[in-house]
Amino acid sequence: MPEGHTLHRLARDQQRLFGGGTVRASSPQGRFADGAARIDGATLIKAEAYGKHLFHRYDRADGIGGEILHVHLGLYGKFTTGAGEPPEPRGALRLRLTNDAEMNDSPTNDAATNDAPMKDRVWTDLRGPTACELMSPAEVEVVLARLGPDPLRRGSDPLLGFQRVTRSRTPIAALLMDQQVLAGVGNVYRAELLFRHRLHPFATGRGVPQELWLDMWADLVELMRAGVRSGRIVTIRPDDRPRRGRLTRAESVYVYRRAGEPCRVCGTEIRTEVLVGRNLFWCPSCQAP
DNA sequence: TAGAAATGTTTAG
DNA sequence: TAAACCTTTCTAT
Repeated sequence: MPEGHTLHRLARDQQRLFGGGTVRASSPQGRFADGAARIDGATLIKAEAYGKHLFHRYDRADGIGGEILHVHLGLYGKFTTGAGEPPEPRGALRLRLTNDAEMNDSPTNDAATNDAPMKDRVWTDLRGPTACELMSPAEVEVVLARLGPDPLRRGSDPLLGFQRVTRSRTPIAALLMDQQVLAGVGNVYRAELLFRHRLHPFATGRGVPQELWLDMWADLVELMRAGVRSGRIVTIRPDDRPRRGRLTRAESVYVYRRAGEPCRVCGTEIRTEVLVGRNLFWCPSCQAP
């Protein structure tokens, strides 16, 4: 379930679990066997995300060059993480990483204090990604050059995205999905952002004033940061929540996947239409043209 | 149990 | 514009 918040959360967690340590890597499925062999035994220097792309920078134990792992989950890709001994690999397991608990063992955990616990073993399994590959620094630059500002990265300039928006006759709903306009935004944040700013999805980019764009950016920064913290997308304002307590996924949003149901604000039926191959949802009354 | 749909991107036509 | 990639989850039968 990957929009940008998912990847930034994964990067954060993987940095915490594996960063600074040696990893063991394997590809039980075999499709990434060569790449896994090159990472195996290397030290993870840094895990980080740009938009929906995840990178691991490794230093090899032999000190010869480094490796950069690039992962894009696509629509189906998923990481599963756990502590202790990893389960027997089943199905199409592209990449398994475990920390090297023995090699990471602190020197203080020696025989003299043999009741001191070993560092816990942790593992993470990757299935179904669109991309799982090793890249050179130059290849990474090519990927990053295709990305617009990422609301989850400090120093991102929203006006770089606005430059493309304000020159375009393309519907704003299509522009918001363009990773050159905004890196990390996907179908859920797109629909919800348009609703929160009462913007008709088929309004052209040129019709979006700069001030509105900056408001939308600020909103995205807040929403997506909350998404990193919670691991889910919640866009509904407290006043519009259907009830108190933990919200189901459908209750956490205004319009996404709610076609035919009443708008939470005005009661009008939520509409849906396919736009550039993706399902779009909006309230025809709150988001009038 | 089968089938459809899904928070995405690339490539082919 | 459509298909391909590839896995999980939810719904319908």
